[in-house]
Amino acid sequence: MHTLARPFTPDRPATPAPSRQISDTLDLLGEQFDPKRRVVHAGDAIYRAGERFGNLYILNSGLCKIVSLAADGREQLVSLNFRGDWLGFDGIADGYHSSDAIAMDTGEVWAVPYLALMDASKGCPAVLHALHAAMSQAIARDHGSLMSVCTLPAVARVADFLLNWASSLAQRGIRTDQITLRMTRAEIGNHLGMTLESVSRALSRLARDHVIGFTEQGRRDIQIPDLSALSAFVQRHLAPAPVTLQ
Amino acid sequence: MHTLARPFTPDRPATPAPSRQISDTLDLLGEQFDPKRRVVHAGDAIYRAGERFGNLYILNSGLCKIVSLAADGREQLVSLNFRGDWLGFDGIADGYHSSDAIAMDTGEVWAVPYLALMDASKGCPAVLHALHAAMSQAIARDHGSLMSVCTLPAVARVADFLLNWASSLAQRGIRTDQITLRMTRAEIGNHLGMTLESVSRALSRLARDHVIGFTEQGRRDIQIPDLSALSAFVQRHLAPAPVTLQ
DNA sequence: CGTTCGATTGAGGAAGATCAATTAATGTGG
DNA sequence: CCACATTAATTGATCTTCCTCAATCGAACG
Repeated sequence: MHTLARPFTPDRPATPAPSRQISDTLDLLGEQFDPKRRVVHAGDAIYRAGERFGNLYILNSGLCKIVSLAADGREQLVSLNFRGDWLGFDGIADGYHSSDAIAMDTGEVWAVPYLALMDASKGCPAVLHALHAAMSQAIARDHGSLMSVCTLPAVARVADFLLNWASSLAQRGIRTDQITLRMTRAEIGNHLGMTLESVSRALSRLARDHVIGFTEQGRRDIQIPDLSALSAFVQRHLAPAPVTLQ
Repeated sequence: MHTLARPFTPDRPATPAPSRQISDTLDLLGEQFDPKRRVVHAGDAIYRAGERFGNLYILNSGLCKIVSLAADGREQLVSLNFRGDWLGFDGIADGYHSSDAIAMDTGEVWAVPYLALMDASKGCPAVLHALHAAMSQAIARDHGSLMSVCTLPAVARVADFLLNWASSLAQRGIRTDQITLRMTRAEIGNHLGMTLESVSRALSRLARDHVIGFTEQGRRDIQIPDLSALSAFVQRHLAPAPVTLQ
């Protein structure tokens, strides 16, 4: 979460590269559990709201969205997930999923029975800690989303969204100078709390200001020549008088 | 999360009353860990962004807000916590807290070292499951917040906020026909992504429509004569053409 | 009892939504 | 592979909601 501050960072121990961490965790889980592997394609459901909870899932490749559903039909794209991310946490509390997990691209998902995970965790604290770290990260990212939606104007929200996407790629050792959004403007708008027209205008604005660029083929591919320039754009477009606490 | 749908609820096993669950979990933790108990007063920090993570906390009484901080100074009230809620999850992932937890009222907080919790969980799966359920619930609530901010107009957002508060009280066996918000309009506005003036106007509007009432002493106490009327108000004020996926 | 902080209410303005028309991409059957 | 149909994206014009600024009122507190 690049938007989250860590005001003081004392004697932090040297940590391995994030992309290594993700691969290591996948290796660990792959060895420990021989998880059920499933190839999914864009649009496939990994689980659906209302289904009985039993498995947690780890995305080994591809891209996945989590969509929360309200009783009155409103739906909200609450998170986007990449390689190494865990899915299905929403089901633990009451034994039923409360959201849909939908693949947005071809990829592979590993299913691990929650109870098997609990059993194995007794002998292998690393597995348990990986689970907790993943849940913790999910919470931090949710908080980042809320912050973005509550404190940034529309253009900055889209810019921040692209920054987060790029940051997710960077964590996985993938280059960030050209990213392919496998989402429509409507999906982006839903996630960011604005209309698809506003998303489109925001992207046009970012391109006009040269903090992003479009490739010749399609407007789904977005070039980010300079992440810090994009980040600076967000800072320049903070709401003038933010709602401050106290 | 009353706003989250559970479209299909098959043969759900009978569960104990939520208020019992919360008390049972507190009992369990109190016995297992003899946690360090601390009395806090309004404004006291339970932990702060940047602090090294070591403990998880359980709120035994009182009320607490979690405030995320961005590097550029923006702050976001991301969650409100009541008796039985766990605090501190944001620190697990990278070993440092990324938010402040601030008491909003006199209360008691129990601190449990995360490592002690991990040790104990080997012999007592119930503790581990309580932790996971609490994290899962936190995630579901975050998703509810994002849904509210992204899909509801200002008045409905305030109404939904009050419904969630009432629902939190109901889960704890507390009456919901009169609730005391220990927050300023500015704090509510920050949490809901709107200005304090809009919060004030929304509350006035809700009172004018008789879905809430004010007590004679102060406008911090809010009467909710009928939860379903408040819920119906939200439904009547959904944005006419919500941003739908697909 | 005055000072301070929080809340309310009003008037005007701006960001973003809505509605609509056009253009670009994607997919399909011949 | 091309004409056509379909869906996605862009852009403009107008309208609505909410924000901003400001004044007033009320409550709390020393």
